[in-house]
Amino acid sequence: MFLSTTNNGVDAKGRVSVPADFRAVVRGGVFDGIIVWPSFEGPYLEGGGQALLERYQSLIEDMDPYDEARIAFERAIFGAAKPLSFDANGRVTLPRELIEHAQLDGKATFVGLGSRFELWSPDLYSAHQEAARTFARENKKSLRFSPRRVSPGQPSSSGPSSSGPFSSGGDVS
Amino acid sequence: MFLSTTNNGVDAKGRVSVPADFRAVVRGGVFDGIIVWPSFEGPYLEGGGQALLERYQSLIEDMDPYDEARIAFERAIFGAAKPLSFDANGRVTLPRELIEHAQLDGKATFVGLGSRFELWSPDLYSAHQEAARTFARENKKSLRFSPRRVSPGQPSSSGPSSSGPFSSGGDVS
DNA sequence: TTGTTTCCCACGTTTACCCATGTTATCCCA
DNA sequence: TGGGATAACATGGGTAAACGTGGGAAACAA
Repeated sequence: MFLSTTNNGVDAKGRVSVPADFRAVVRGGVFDGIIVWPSFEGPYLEGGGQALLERYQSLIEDMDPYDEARIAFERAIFGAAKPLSFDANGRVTLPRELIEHAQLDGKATFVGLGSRFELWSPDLYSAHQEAARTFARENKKSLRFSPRRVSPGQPSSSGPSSSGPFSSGGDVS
Repeated sequence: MFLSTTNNGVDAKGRVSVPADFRAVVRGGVFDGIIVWPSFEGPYLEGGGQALLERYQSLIEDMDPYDEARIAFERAIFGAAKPLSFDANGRVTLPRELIEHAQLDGKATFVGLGSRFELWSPDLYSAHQEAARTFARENKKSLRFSPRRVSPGQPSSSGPSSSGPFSSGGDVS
């Protein structure tokens, strides 16, 4: 599983160290590297191992050959995905298009999301985090999990350590 | 597996460099080159390795001999398909009719779509690419993994999916 | 011949590979 | 428990091979 968040440098050649934890996730496959594509949601990149792309492929292959949705997904995902293989030190070289799409400038933030990960410019990511937190706060009611109710009182100690997205007392600053 | 998008030049002789990644996909077959035909969907070309054509052939052979659709497919694909072999530098020479169909003018965009690829005039493609991204964004929910599939998490055992994606692609043999 | 196609060589740029270094984390032993 | 040794990690830079590109000569057809 891709877990946690790591901030690594992007050098003049576009090289960035893939966090060792992430490399361990994809290790063992035929292709020794990661696959990255520009998100069609915003200025960041999505990525994963070979297995992730295979899952997309099997999903797409279940669609009709000339289904308009199928062609669109093929172009949006396969057409934009770049296989990036590790060098001897566990780095990959990001193509210029990807660097530009994510507006990376010397730094890149790897965000583990389980089966895949995202790559952000640190600045954009923190802004995005803040927006996500605001959104979560404003939509708390729809986030309530099924039977388990939290008592309506305020959490007495809004511990700074537990600054998760769902901590209601958390300050945004 | 054909992945990512590459923009290469088409010189006065109609020669175009096939991206090295794409050449690696078809390497190993008896025919050292690619097979290209005009799309019947629009002003672009479709192509793949010999294995792709063999797969189409077996699909078509399952149809009725005098099925109208069969005859149409045979004419549209096999009748128009050109085998283009690589020169010493990995280029192919596009016949004039293909260049005209795709309205190529000095530049050609290779778009990898997994088991096959497309060849576009860069201008024409950028419009379609934007449309595909928008469509994908608006319909991404239909790409959700169905519940019976692999649970979230990287199947570390390099999934047993249909075709070996990163070896020689579309191996139908 | 003339025009077309295939093969060959030559060039600039980019990329991948190799080695070196500082820093952090981990382990082992006192 | 503390401190030193050791390995893992992230990073920087140089070099050689791969890649895309251009042009010309030889083979072929009309």
